[in-house]
Amino acid sequence: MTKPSLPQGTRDFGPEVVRKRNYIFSCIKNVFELYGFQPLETPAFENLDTLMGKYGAEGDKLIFKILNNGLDNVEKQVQIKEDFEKLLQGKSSKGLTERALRYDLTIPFARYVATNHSQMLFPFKRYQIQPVWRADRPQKGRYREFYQCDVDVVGSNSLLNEIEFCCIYHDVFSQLGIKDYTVTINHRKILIALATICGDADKMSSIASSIDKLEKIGLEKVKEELQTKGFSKKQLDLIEKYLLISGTNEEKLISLTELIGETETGNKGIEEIRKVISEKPKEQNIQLDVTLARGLNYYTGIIFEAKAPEQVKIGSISGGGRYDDLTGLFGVPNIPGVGISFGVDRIYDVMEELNLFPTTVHSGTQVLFFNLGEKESSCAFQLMQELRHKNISCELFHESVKFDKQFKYAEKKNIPYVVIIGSKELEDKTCTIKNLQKGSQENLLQHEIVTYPF
RNA sequence: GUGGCCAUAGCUCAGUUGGUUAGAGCAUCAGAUUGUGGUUCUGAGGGUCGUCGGUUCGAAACCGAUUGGUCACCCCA
Repeated sequence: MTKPSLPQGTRDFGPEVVRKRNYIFSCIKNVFELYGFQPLETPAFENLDTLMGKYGAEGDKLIFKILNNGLDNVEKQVQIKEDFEKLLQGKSSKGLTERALRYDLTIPFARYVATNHSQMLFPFKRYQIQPVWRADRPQKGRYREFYQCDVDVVGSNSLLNEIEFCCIYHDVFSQLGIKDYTVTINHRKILIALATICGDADKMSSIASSIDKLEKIGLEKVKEELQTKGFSKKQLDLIEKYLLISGTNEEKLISLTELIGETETGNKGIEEIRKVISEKPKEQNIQLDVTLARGLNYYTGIIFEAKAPEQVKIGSISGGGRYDDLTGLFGVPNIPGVGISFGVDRIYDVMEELNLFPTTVHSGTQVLFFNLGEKESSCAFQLMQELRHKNISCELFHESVKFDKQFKYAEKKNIPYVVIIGSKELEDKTCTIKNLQKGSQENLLQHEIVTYPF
């Protein structure tokens, strides 16, 4: 018998942890509902076709594929061997895998909208809280199975949505007690404009993936990387000028206008950023960050990122943006959308590290009835059921053992009250209620227990 | 996918340039305490030193391989 172990990058969640996670989920869910979003769930796995090619080349590699059943079928052996050869050459083969675990919630949502759009009411506002899987190598703050909480609006071009998402960030984080988070925004059109003045709008994602690293590796390294990618001196100068844009949001917008204001796309991007920044909640600090790029290539408008407080070295805890034509990939054009996604597992780590969970999330059983013999415990059982019907959660200790054990059980489970019914109490129809925190106890008639303020 | 570090009791870790029977703290169990927990004291159980091979009179320690964990890179929540 070998010891069983968990697959890499997955975790069990014990009772305490589940309580804390549920606290985060319900908090986020409440905010979503408050803004008029509706719940949606999609299957854990999709057809491989639905997912492939949506996340870029790197993303495709990280999709968890599911091996088809029946590969040991002797009649299909020749075909299967051929398919396997294809796989060895790096091509994906439907003969071996036709399903895969969901990689995010956005693409399954797009698939849902594409298949149901004729019956849907637009704008459609949905939230979705489910696990996703990535065949990544795990490290700190990074798991192979983790939850995402997505909120999206589809069927609306209004910037009102972006402004609402700023409000949602504010509401969620302040309710959870996370204070020093930062929200940064940028606009894909600004990045496209940068690529355009460099002479090649198609180079946008290439430029973006390099400048996204600015904070991490520094200006010189970014320039080096761009140079090896084949950008000219003149282009590098423009990009450097762009990267050096700094100051307040307003100052940045002015510098941006000077640099890319002549392009139509650039101007549009600048105007949209300006509008969102001016209408966001006043007390909220949102920074325009021209280096924010975000990898997912379906974004076309404003993009968001929320980072954990500096002291917790965990980085991004939420991200999102606008996509003009998400369902176009599934043959349904002209349905725009915008959404953001919260990483609950990382938010959990942040809250754990900063000690932000309220003590009330621990509460489970409220009352433990001691088991002091057969007759005593059957009397206790009946009283316990009465309390349960009053919506007070109780337990009766499972066997008649000495006090010591029963007390320790209550203590370890953080149960605040114990009820003692022994031979004495049985005889004069009373029960002893002890408050474990205070150490005080009182004796009352058994029928009075239902009115006791536990 | 690429690279660094680590692996000793249920957990966290000691273990001297290789040398008798591998240790500590915490946790667990029992007793002090037969109707009152947390504290204290006493005692007990618990290990193929990740696995396989090599060097050696002798390996937890040195070498090689392998597996698992972890951190970083790529990328990302």
